[in-house]
Amino acid sequence: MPKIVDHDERREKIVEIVAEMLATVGAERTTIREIARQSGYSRGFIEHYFHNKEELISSTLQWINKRSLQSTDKALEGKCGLEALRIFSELSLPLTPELRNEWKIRMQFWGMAAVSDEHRKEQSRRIHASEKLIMRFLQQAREAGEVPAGSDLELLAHSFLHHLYGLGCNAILRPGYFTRQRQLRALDHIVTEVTRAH
Amino acid sequence: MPKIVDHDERREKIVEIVAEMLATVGAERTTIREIARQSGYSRGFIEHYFHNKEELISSTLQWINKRSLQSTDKALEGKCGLEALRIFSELSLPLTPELRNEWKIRMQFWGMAAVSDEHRKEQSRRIHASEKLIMRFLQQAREAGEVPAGSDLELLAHSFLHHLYGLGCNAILRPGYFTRQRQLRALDHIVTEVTRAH
Amino acid sequence: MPKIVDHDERREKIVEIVAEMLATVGAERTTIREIARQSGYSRGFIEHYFHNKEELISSTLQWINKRSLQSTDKALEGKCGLEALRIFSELSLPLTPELRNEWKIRMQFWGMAAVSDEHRKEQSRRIHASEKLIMRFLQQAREAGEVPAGSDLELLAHSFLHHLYGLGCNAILRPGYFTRQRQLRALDHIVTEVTRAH
Amino acid sequence: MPKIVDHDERREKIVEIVAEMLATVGAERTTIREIARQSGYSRGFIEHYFHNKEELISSTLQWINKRSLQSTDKALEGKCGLEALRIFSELSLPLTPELRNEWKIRMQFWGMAAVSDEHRKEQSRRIHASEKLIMRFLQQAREAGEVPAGSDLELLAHSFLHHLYGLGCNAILRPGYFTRQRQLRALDHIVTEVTRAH
DNA sequence: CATGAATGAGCCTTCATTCAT
DNA sequence: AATGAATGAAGGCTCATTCAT
Repeated sequence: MPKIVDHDERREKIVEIVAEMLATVGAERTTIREIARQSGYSRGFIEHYFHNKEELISSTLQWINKRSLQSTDKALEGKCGLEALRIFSELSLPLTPELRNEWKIRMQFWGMAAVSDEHRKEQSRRIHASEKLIMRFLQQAREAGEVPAGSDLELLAHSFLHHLYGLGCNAILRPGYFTRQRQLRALDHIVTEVTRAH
Repeated sequence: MPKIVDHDERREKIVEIVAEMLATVGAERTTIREIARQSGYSRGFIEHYFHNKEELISSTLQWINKRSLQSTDKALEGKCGLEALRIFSELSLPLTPELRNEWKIRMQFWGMAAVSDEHRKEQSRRIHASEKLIMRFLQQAREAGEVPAGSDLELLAHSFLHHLYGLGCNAILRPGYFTRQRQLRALDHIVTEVTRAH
Repeated sequence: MPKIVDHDERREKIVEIVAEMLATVGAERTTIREIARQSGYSRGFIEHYFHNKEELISSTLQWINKRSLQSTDKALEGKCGLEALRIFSELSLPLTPELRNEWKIRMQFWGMAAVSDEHRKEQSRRIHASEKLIMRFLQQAREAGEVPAGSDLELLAHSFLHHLYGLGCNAILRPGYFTRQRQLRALDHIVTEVTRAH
Repeated sequence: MPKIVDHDERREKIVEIVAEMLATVGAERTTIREIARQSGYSRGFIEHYFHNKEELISSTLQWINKRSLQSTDKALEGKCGLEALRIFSELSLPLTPELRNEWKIRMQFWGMAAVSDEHRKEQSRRIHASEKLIMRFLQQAREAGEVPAGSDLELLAHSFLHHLYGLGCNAILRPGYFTRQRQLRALDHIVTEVTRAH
């Protein structure tokens, strides 16, 4: 019998390396050859677990999304309302090196999404999910009186979402300026605004 | 006697085609061969006016920035305060096909900027300029009483900027949802918030 | 105690699948991977019974030759002269789907034989055997008075052989034209000519 | 202005080398890399004149066919009847090294034709053309009294064609036996038979 | 000025083959 | 005996770039 290998585990290992490369050298230079070189695996090894490059790349995006979702889910356990919104936001911004890498990767996929419908839909789905989540937290917050009663939650959710994304972009593009602290302060502002909605 | 050629004009013609391609097929497929094919110029011709591909690509970004700046300047002539802010915002969002293309191109450069310091700085500069502009309009607005007196303008400017960028991203990634109308409504909301700052 | 395995039987099973693939998708696309996929065996399994690909391919040719020889032998049992010649001919032409496949495979080996001495010799041997057989039948036929007495049998045999091969080639390359019926009619002609030799 | 190059001439030069390789090392080993190595050209050079390998290979076949057609046409000029048939036949058999190479290449294409409709049609066309030619010569021969009056020309043409092809195959597969002389003698026999048709 | 001929690096992919289990 | 993990050679192809004309 051959060596028993946990395929999923192997795939994940490779995908982790790909993610690292996407975040550091970029998609253009993330070639299978280079992945092999960096990982110490052979080219054939990688293609043993992924049929082709596209599958490898899209698996990486999925892995990032899944991982991000899990950590968010875990952190949000038992939370609701404004507190949940705050936690969610902190995990949605590039506040830590790991989250920064996630953002860097996502921004590259945005570049693809801008010209590829396939990628665009994938991104669209994810943002939509975030929006839904924000909406739910706002609802809870309104019920808890943390947000003014008559507020237009959809408008509020959109506003919040845009704010978050805009801040994230800026934090990646101007890392010297939007330090962790400034990001947190900006986040304070955003959350506060929610509580002052009309 | 050599033919008299307007270098800049030629460069601009090429760059326009590159911009179109970046916005439609993406950076990866924007090859010199393809540019030559689409433009009817020869490969050598293109490389005669641009030392290499990188120069060609970055020239395209600069051209877009310059063009965008000019149209903004023109539209803002004689305007100030909230009105100027509104005009500037409308020219900063992907509200028209042309502006959509601009955004698509920029988002691809963001992907590069995420992993390349060179590109990051370029983007950073531009955003910084936008921020400065917003700040100036807010100042004028405050002086004109359009914005509450004691407002923290820097905070406000950041908030506005992030909002704008986040909305723009969403408009590109979810074009079916963030139609021109929804973008305008969201913009209304953003501007309104500025007038209600504390 | 190791499992008792009939090597030859296994080899034959594999070879049958290879033959099918050679006849349908061609040698180029008959890869070990694909053989494994089609047969349900593992890649390693196949290479366990055949040292390498070349051996596998040439074994397939040998198998086909052997099988063809057996069915010919059986059909010819007790026959001789013109009758035997006719039977042999019918089994030598691509008159049935199975025989068509055999021809398709052989024609691919001809392509190899044209540039490889090894393969050429293999083919040469087989043709030579056919020629000998034809010659024997003609001899019997002459003795039986089916063929004119003074005929040059060698010349006749060659002529017959060439005719047969040429007809077979045409039947494969122009299947729409050289249907089973037209082949049979052509065969009639060839046999008749033998009886009219000078 | 760049160097002016006669594309067709260049293509022909390359194709000649490809033909040589097809005839000597076979289709499988006729890779673009190897062609480049043997010809001294660079890989890019070859792909500058041929979009892809398939075009290169099929161009080679077409070139061979064209060349063969031209030399046949020239040799047949002013000839008709049995004389033309004889000339045509001699140019259709692998009697010279050059014609041997042609046959070797064709037999490899037959291998492909056996499993590829595209290739099959190409071959089919060519054989059909040969058949038509043979038919015409036979007609002329009959009118000239070289062939018995009531002969079934179609049957005769097929018979002749098959004979020719079968002889050619054998000459390639058993070069030691079917020398030039034996081929010519066999051809004598074939032509003679035509004159004795019933 | 302008062309396009020519190069070679590098990419993704397929494949036969070896080998530990 | 049998599996499939792993390797690396080789293939077709695209591309940016150089350079003679």
